[in-house]
Amino acid sequence: MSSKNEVQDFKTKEPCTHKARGIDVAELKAQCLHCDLNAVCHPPSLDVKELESLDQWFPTRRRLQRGETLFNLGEPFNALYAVRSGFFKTLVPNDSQRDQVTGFLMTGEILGMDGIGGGRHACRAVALEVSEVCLMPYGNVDEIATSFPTLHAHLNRLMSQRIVQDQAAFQILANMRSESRLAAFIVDLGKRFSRLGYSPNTFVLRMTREEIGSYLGLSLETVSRLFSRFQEDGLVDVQTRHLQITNPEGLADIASGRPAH
Amino acid sequence: MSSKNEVQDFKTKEPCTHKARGIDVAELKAQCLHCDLNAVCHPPSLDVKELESLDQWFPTRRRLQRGETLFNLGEPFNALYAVRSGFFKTLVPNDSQRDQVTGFLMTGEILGMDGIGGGRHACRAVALEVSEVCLMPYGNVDEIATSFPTLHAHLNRLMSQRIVQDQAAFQILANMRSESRLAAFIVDLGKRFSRLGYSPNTFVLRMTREEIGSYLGLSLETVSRLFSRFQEDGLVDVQTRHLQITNPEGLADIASGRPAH
DNA sequence: CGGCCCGTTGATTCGTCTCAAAGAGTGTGG
DNA sequence: CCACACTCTTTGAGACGAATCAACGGGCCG
Repeated sequence: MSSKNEVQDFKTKEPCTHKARGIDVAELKAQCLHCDLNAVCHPPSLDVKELESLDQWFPTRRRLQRGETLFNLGEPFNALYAVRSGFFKTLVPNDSQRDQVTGFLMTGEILGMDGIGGGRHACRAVALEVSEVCLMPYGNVDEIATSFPTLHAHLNRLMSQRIVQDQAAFQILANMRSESRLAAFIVDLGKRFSRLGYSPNTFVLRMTREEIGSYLGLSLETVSRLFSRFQEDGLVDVQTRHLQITNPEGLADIASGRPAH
Repeated sequence: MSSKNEVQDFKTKEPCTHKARGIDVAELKAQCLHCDLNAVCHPPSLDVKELESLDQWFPTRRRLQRGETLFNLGEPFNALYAVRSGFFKTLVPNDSQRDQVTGFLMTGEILGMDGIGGGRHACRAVALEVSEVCLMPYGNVDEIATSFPTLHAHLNRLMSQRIVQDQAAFQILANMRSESRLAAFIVDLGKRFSRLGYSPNTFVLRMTREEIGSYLGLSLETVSRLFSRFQEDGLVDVQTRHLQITNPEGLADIASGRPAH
């Protein structure tokens, strides 16, 4: 189904968003000990010895081409995925209608938590660029919990944070107008990039206008118009996918629902 | 602040939604062993002996009057709450604007999971009628996890299900029109009532039009108009708060985004 | 070069919000 | 017990925002 897309290679024209991490493709065995995603996957309290023994649990990585599917809706759930590099979207295939994009995930974020409850994935995850994920077999998570209680508590914290994030997104969708939605979306992306050590104000959009629109409940035309308007108002500088926030405060104001008109 | 509201007693005029559970107010010590919420709080695999020892962990209950706040936004998080009886709303106080309702919770559902991640509650929970909750001190949850791994896995499952639910709500908000939103809301309420052993097609709305509107991202007038229209179309029978679904299939069709026009 | 996907912009239509007023239900105090 | 106040609900008229339909330009690939 997506075999066509997988062939497309991603042109590396981006200015700053994703530095090469120098990962050897042959090296499939993960080493949590030296992984720079440590802070995400594990609580800070784990010491070196514990991390070393953890390496028995998280052995595999997987590399995906642009457009490739990591897991599908309805697929049996048996692992969580930590995004090591790259960019993903999650979507729910809406029969007959266009697919609904339910989220975007970048380096350092966890994919697949929706599957824990029902034993099956509740959405489809697709790579938006060449990406690499770290597999955490979930059958083991229970066992891990007993050996590393703090690790399990950490997973709980991650899931709870996710719930809070969803709530926030929910709120934006429920009572913000289109301009606030898009502004909030841009600000949020910036925050997440800055957490990775990149600039919060200059980055490359990995997704199309249509995907943004689907995610925000807007038509792709509205998204395009808003980008143009933001540019006119001196809030951002957009060159198709390349985005620079030139007036972060103004954008944040709009995001919080205080329109200037 | 809510001391005024607490005095109001709730008139028990409802036809079918909440049978009296005959709970003795003096009996504050919870007994998970004989609790009819067993299936919610605990995995099915726990045997009687395990349940007995669990009673050391979940000792307290709390009774709330209508309008009373269970916990507030920003309050330190230290317990999860299982709704034993009654009805709650969660909301985020939007400074200056009207509050945003983020959810409604009924008997058998878990309140407070948003607080696990940040250590503070991310919303406010208010009782919409006389309600009773079961306190689960969260400091203990970690300890419980080690003694009862299946219990902790159960909590994970609950949180994951919550994430999936939120995603679904997100989707409805993102690309459904008002009529589909309200229809989906009604159908969802019915499902949840039926899980409690009540009719999925006849129940009492515990919340105002404004609260429904806030939750669905609609104005209260739109909600009211939609109820009227659904009634005209023979889908439901509404007497202010008393609701009966007269055409479940038709309502479900609208909920899923297949409008008849 | 031609085809295709993506993005932009314009004209029009339709849905929902806002403002407004009046009716219904409930609790309060004389 | 009734009048009053208050909140919640219903319904209408008008304004505004976003979707839709449509056309065109640009970049990328075969």
